[in-house]
Amino acid sequence: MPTRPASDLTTHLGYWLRFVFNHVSQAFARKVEAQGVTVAEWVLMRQLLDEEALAPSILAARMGMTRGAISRLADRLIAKSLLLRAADPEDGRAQTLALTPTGRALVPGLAALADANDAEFFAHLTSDDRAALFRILRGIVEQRGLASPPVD
Amino acid sequence: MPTRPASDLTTHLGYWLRFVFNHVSQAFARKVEAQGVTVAEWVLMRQLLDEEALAPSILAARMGMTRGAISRLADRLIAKSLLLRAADPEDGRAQTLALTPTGRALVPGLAALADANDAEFFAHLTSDDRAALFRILRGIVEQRGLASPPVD
DNA sequence: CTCCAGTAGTTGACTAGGAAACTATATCGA
DNA sequence: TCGATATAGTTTCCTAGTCAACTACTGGAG
Repeated sequence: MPTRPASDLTTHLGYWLRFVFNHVSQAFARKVEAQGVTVAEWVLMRQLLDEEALAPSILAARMGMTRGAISRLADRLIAKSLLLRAADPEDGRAQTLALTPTGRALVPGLAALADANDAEFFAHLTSDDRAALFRILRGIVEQRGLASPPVD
Repeated sequence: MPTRPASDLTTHLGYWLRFVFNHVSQAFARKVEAQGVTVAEWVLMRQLLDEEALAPSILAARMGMTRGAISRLADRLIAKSLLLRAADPEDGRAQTLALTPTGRALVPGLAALADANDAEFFAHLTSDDRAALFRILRGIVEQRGLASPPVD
């Protein structure tokens, strides 16, 4: 016996945000996984593309994951020969992560998949709507001072 | 040595969608978890609020999760005495899931948290922007014929 | 110098979900 | 009415995160 109506979830912008985001991200996951790479792996590799090498802790902060997660994620990429881990010559505690040539060669193709995925979901919008969506989302980020886009 | 620029991720609407969504959903997760409930548990309970009882397979479809995940999620809610599982009298294979009175009593408070969370992230927008965001997101859902909002 | 608080990274224990195998029941067709 | 096939739910195994404990190193205060 239903009690009182408890506000309709579908009136929440968060509901629709989740709905759209989940489809966008699952579609992208299928695309990159067809290339043998997970989304998290892609994000890490993309970070390294224009950086030569980065410390795991920097990647953790940028990707919004724990250092532990980055440690294991790096292990998986190393096992696939897409990444190299090396001791930092200047700090005995630190490690550096860098793409292998194979890893680096893989990134542009994955970036193309990211472009294709974005187009798949947003290209049909009018350019006004695309601009509005862009502006509103960025506005939320700025207004609330959000940082470090989490991967999860 | 950075190679070619591989399109900037931040030009992707999917990037900003993820960014905003992750913050919205993590903020909500913190709120409901302070009440001893996970987001998935809340979503399941909310589904049952206006339904009396539902089959696990229906919940799986509505929540975009596998039947296996629903089976375990139900176990957890049952362990918290928020849910009851009963054999369907009309089909020996089927089960029905229903809120306990305790579970039912918990939902409105959680719904209020959902309202508060939505307000926290979207209330500062102009009403035009809120309407535009709503219209654009729903448009994407409809234009692409998306269904069953996945929880993950 | 030496010690000690702080930092970098890894690891173990745990959680939550997916895929697929499995059990039990239902339904359809000959 | 019996057997084949389909369906509902559970369970096993796996993946990928978190949190917190741990190891090793650094760098400053005395």
